[in-house]
Amino acid sequence: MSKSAKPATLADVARLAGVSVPAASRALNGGVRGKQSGSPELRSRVEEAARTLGYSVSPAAQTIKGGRANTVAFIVGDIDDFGSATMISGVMHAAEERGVSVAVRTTRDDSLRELELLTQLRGERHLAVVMATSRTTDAAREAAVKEQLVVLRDHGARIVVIGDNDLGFPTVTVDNRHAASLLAEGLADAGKRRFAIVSGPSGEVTALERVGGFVEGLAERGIAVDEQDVVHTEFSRDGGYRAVEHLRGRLADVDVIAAMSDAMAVGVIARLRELGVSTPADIEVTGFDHVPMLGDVLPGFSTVEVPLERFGGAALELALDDGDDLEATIALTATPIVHGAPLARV
Amino acid sequence: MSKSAKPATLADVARLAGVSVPAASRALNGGVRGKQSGSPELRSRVEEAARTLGYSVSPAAQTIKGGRANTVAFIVGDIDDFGSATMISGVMHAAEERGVSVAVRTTRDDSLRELELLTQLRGERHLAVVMATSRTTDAAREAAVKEQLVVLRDHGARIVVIGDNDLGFPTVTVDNRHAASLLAEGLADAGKRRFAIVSGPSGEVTALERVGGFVEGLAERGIAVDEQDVVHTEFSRDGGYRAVEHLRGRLADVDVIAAMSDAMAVGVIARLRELGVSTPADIEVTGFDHVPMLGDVLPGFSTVEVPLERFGGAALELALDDGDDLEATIALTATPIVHGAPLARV
DNA sequence: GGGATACTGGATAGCGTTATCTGAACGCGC
DNA sequence: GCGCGTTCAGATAACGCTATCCAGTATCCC
Repeated sequence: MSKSAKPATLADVARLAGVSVPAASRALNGGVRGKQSGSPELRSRVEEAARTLGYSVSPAAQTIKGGRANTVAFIVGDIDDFGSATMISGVMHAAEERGVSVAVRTTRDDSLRELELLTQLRGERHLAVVMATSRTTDAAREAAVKEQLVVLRDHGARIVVIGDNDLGFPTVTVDNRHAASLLAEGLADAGKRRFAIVSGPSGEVTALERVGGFVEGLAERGIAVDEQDVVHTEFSRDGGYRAVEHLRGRLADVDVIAAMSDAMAVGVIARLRELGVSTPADIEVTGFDHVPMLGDVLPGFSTVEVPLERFGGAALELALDDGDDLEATIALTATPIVHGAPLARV
Repeated sequence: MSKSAKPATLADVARLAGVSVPAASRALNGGVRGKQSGSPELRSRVEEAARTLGYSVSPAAQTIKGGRANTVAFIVGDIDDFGSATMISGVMHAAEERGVSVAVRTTRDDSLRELELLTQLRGERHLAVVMATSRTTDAAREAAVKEQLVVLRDHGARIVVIGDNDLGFPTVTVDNRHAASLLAEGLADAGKRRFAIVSGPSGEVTALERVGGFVEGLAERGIAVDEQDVVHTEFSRDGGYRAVEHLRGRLADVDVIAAMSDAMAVGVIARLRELGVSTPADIEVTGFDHVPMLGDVLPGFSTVEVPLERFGGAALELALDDGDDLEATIALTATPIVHGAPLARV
């Protein structure tokens, strides 16, 4: 229980070990290039001094000296949604293996905040910036984001974007469209014919891809979806809950309400129950994302397993391992789960 | 699309504005104490230069200069569990309001890593360290953690612990015990008589509190729980799943399986279904924590709503707003939800 | 044994920022 | 009109660290 008011610095370590400060630095860092690590004797003396003093390097000082932090910024819309939390977990795992830390930042799904945040990041000198916020078809917004990202890249940070986009940086994608179409086909093959779709906010790229694929899959089986049976809403439980209102008059004519996220599906189910519609007996509700818990409590639930956990690892791979290939893309595979059974992909 | 290889520094700003570097610093920081902020004219010149160059301060340099980062470390076991994600979300909200950032670190529920991590934190000079990992009754482990925390405190960091503990630092707690007892009473009042309990790892303080309260509540209604009907397992879905095996022979004699977390409850439910036991008809399964989604898909599910989102805010309040009162404690209230209805507390 | 070559470890500098000090200019009261 | 206090902004130093340079010693080969 030392009462020293200040944490030990390298200078303290050096003094205790009786060497110069740079020598101590070299000893602890194992020598940078070549093998300037100092003699074994000096080295162990320094190591012991460090242990004795409970020395821990100051990342701030290293950042300032080296011009770059040993850090990856991970930008998400909001953290307390299942998808983000899972991605963050994945990226932290992957980062740990590479010995870097992750700085998680949220935009609160506010595009103004998103831009401010990106400006702020300039001063933070991260190794890389991973954008995991949702991309839209709003050209002005996307251009503004791109502009910020270009500056960061010019400053030497690697940029990686998660999800389909036109920003022109290395990207991690998942085949939302294809998986959605397979899900639709699977449901059609199970005899379902009349579909309503609960989509995300209009202009949200992921939602567009999923709905597009789903509609394609249905078309493949000769099924059409009426324009008015596609509801746009927030990508959340409450969004799904509210979406049911828009379908209120047509519920009797629908076999399946396909929500484009599990969270929305839950909201739909909750509202349907309130309305006295039983699921899946009267109407089957399907999701997208595969929140693991749901399969346990909703037997036979259909959804698409999106490997969110792997997004982070893939992003770091692009950010840290690759060369300067701006076109680099990692495409992940999503697995449709129809009535509880994962669909074998060919 | 500037092609400057380096981010702008304060020196660049000062040069463009035609002032000295310290003057620029003062202008941008609005003058520290008193109001050494420079003349309005100089000030706006500097601000414009900063805007032009897209300047953003380097937190690393500020940290090194000021001896302290504008940062709170938030230590959790693992991030991809519902509880941690929710707490993190809460702490990030609260931190944002106070203008500090949050550095999330995970221990992967490994007590060795926990100690290493705490040592590492010495170099990082955080304003505060919030421990949100699970506390145990393992005296040696707790002492080791305390030792690390004491050093950090001596170095000037505020320490806050979440959850019941004997570490001797400001603490945020929730009345797990009382809420559990109310839940038990509510279930008993609904006519349930024969209980089995799925608890967390033995020695985990939160699990002990919850089980203790639950058993007390039952005793209040004249119901006893056989020692062998309390199963200790991991605090997770899979833990709950496996716990059912230990109760296998006695399932016919049980009305309620009370799991001490929602995640475990889900695992229990999944396993029971596989065994052909229907819930809640044959056996009712209850949880703890209140994962919001579950109430929607499991109508009438009983659990306890723990205000996880508020933990972070309370922790920051203790860490940043209060004086040096080491005994400071914020006690939050949990709300039992019996068969879907929140229990009014008196 | 002499000169070239390796290696070792110390001295120095510099990263971007802000607290403190210093000097200059200005306004004010008598 | 002179001394005083006040404001303002520049100069300097310092935070903790590591890359670079340099000098000294050990090693080697002929």
